[in-house]
Amino acid sequence: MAGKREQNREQNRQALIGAVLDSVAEKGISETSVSEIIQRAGLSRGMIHLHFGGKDNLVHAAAHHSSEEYYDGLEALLQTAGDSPQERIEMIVRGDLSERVLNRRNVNIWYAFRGESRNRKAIAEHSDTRDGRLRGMIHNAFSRIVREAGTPDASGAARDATHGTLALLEGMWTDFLLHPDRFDREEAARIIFRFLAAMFPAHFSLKGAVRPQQEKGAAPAAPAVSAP
Amino acid sequence: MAGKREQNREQNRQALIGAVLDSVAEKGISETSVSEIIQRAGLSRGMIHLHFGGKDNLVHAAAHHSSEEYYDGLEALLQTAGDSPQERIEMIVRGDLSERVLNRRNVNIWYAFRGESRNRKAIAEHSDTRDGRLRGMIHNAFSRIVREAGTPDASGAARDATHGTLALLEGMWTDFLLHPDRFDREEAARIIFRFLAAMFPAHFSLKGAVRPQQEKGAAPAAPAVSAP
DNA sequence: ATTAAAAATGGACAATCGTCCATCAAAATC
DNA sequence: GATTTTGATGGACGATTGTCCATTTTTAAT
Repeated sequence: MAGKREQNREQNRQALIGAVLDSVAEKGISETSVSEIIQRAGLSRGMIHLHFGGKDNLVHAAAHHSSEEYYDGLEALLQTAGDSPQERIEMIVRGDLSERVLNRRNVNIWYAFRGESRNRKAIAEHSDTRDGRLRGMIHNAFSRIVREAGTPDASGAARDATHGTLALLEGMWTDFLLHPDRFDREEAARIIFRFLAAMFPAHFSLKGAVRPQQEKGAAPAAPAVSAP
Repeated sequence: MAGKREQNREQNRQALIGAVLDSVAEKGISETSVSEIIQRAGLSRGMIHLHFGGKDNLVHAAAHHSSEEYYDGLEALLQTAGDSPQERIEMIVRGDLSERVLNRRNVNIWYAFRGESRNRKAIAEHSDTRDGRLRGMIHNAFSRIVREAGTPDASGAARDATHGTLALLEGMWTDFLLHPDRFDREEAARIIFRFLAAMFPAHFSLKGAVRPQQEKGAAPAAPAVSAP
């Protein structure tokens, strides 16, 4: 049973965190007051102090939760991806642009926290570690790609590719934030792959990843989704 | 003289706007209270209501001011740029990444307002019109480039190039926001030009714009700032 | 059933918020 | 110089903020 006591306790903690995220997404940080939170959570005023020791800590926990959720989702996606580094990159790009990850709620939450991150060190930390982990994943893949492709300035190219891909993804998120209606996920993906195809023509096309080919001499493998 | 009366009046209005921007940059929006503002401006409490009719309107005016400042600076830069579209693009990119535009203060202000823009329609509008004007400038230049280059899907390519360039710039700003210390302006510019060179090899290189060449036959004009 | 322990409640609290106005100071007009 | 006009002042105001705790309720242990 795990104890009805602790079960309720955890349930209420999650309710508070969820209420914060809902409120931040809908009304923004400045209108996310204690009254607003406890009203949404359907709990009593003292709960915030009881479970988190104060509003700041609760908001911090909510930011942490949101960040973990994002990263876990991305990592889950990655496990379904192929082994080739370009497939992993494609999966990250498409995942980061997918409805499940890139939606109004998440974007609102993310940018709301960003705007205040300068003051709340704790929030900034998570924003950082998330980016750090994502950056590491992408950089690993590009390191393998430049090795395969024999690119001249290998480490520089991997760094630029990582930096560019992340910047493009960030830019697409901002685009979605400002114009959620006219945003076109396919167009966003195509632009990123245009960038990647330019850097690594053997590994990417405008459609996404190019299937790994035989290392030397043989004819290219059958394209996955190209012919009419 | 323009009247000492109106002179003081305008001076105080500007002082209030400046105080808001300073406070937002240093402490964030949530800590930018009326008390904080009037203290920074060295004025009395009633001034905000007198000149702007309330705090919200003042903040709105400050956002507007900041936005205009950004755009005016960029437009001034553009007038010093060459006539060729690729030179105009280079100027926009370098300008947007320059110390004068991309600095801690501006980035903090910009992202703080963004985070709250969903709730304050007025702020969102400015964020929109600024982006709209910038987008128009970039798109115009790329439209000329694709025409010169004879790119197949002309309008699509111009659109993608515009979208990609703006996304990259946005991403670079975010990068600066999160890591102002390790940010490298040269690297940021190089990555963007890598993207542009890939799309328009005749117009861009990793260093920036490629000088326009005579359409047919003649020797290239003397490069402006190339030889050692 | 009784007791011990823990969690939840909701109001009290001081502090701060933004607004507004009666009052004062200064510039413009006569 | 007197009068009018307008800007500037700073305190009062009610509303709302986040924190905290005495009390009640619920679960677990005896």
